[in-house]
Amino acid sequence: MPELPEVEHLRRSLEPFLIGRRVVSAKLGRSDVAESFDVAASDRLRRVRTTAGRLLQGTTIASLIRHGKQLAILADSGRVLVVQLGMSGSMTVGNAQARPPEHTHAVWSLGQTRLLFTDPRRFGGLTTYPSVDLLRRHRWSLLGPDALGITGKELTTRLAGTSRAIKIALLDQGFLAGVGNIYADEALFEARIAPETMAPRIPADRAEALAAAIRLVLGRAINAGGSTLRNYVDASGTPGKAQAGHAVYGRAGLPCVRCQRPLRSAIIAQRTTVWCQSCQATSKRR
DNA sequence: CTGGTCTCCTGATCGC
DNA sequence: TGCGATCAGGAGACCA
Repeated sequence: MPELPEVEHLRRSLEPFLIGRRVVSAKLGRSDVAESFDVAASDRLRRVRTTAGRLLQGTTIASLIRHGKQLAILADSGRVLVVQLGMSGSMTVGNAQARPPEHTHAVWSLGQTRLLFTDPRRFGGLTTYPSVDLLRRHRWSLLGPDALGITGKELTTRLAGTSRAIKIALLDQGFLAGVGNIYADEALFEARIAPETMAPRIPADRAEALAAAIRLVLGRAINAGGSTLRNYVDASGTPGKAQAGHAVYGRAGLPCVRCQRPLRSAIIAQRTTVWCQSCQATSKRR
């Protein structure tokens, strides 16, 4: 899937097509890709049926915001639609005549243009909330801080509060929101920290470097339009170019761009992890 | 709290 | 060209 850079680039590429546009109709192809919530008594949420209205039909789109890998479309009515792309999801804009691609699960009509949610593997999905406030309080509050704005100070504090290998912590969206398998490896390489290093053993100056590396790696990838390995495309269907700049991801066995020694790979947190054993320092013990 | 394993689902790729 | 095994930008559930 799309990690933070892909979702952020998608957000920016969708904006010109959606802001200020009225949603004439919203149609859901299969009900199990969407989930809706309404307010129940005592500030709790209850699951309700996903209707066209909850999918923003009849509203005008006011803004698009993002936290981590989640994208939220805000309507002038206050209602919110959250899009999670999972591994293979995409949101694309096309004309109303063309036949939607396979695995298109939701279609919004905005006059001439049409918005499509397509997701072959169906690890992604749509969720609706009555308000941004409820989205923030009930869902985004469970996520860590957005990785694009992570400060050294904040990361240092968080690293001290967990006892896990750094790679595992970085992949945990509750720890830090937005980093996935590609950019975890890229940021660790940039900051010269080995993936199995225990988080609390990373000194403050290294944590500062890691925070800067995360912002750098994500920022660069956003500017390159995200990484396209298989099926990521932006609103217009354009793939990203960031994969060309990966220093370690997908380069196991190839020479390190810094020292030319072959990059190592291993499975950490059930994910293929690639790093340079000589450039990235380790301290495994807790 | 931790990590490890399994699961959801489809499609691309690789080796035979 | 076919076929099975393996792997994929994610993440939640379950278990020890």
